[in-house]
Amino acid sequence: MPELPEVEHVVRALRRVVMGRTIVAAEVKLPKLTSPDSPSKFVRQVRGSTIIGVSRRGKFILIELERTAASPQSGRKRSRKFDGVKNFVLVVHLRMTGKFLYLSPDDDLPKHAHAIFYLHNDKRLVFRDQRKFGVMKLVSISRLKSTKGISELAPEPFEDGFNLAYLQATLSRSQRTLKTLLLDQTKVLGLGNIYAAEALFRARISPFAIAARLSAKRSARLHTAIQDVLKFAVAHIRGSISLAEGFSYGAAFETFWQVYDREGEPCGRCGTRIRRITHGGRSTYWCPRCQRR
DNA sequence: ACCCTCACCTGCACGC
DNA sequence: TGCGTGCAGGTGAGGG
Repeated sequence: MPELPEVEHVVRALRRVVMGRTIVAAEVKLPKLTSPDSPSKFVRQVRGSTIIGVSRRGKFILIELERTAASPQSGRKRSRKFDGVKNFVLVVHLRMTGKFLYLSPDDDLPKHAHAIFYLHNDKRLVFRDQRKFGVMKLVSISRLKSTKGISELAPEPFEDGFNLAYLQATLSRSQRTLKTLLLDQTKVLGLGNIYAAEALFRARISPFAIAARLSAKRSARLHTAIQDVLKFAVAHIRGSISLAEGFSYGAAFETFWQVYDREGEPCGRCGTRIRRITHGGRSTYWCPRCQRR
């Protein structure tokens, strides 16, 4: 259930092994995965393409594909709809349980393998997703930035656009609570339920504080905390995950969660018991003493 | 524009 | 052992 650091990790891992590989065949076993495109249309479009880039926008994975001249239907004239659309991007969102696996020919296909990309080197890139929330779609490069879901995203947290002025302006326009706002990918990009909680704890601000009422000092603390939490997680994940397990993540870094999933445990800073409430079906964890409104 | 609830799914941990 | 309940790191739709 990845947030930005986990997605970043998957991107780096993918880049190491699939760059330059040609997709010789593909299978989609779950039609809704590629909706509204049918699996057959999706497969037709990726077959014969070569992976020339792997990157990320927020929590979306972007796999850049180049249509190579020698497509499987090379005997026939290339269909008109590909004219002028040479490169396109496979946009993937892992949602809660999506994972990529890189399998050898003798590896068994695991349960919940909804898409399989057969690569030129006999390996298979498998998309596995037990809860079936993940989505995949093909977008031409020229239309990527204007694609619904991508175009609305807030600036990348480590790029210039996400500066203190941006955050303060964004906060000042919202009457929502910080916890809710931090989960809104069109306002602040990359946090999920865990890192939102952790960032607020680091900044020593209540999750229930109203965004527009945050002082300049506190919003500066929040800005730093968001970047620090994400940076720390990216560094940590990199060191702790082995490729042998596929592109999984998350094994053991509950250890650095300071509030998430720690209901009833003493706060590491003041010893007060960490509290948890749920609203809208999502848990919020915080230290009632360190994080006052 | 916002808020809330539900929906999408499967699996796991828990209490009885 | 089984069964019911609640919960899971994400997002979108639909109603108010």
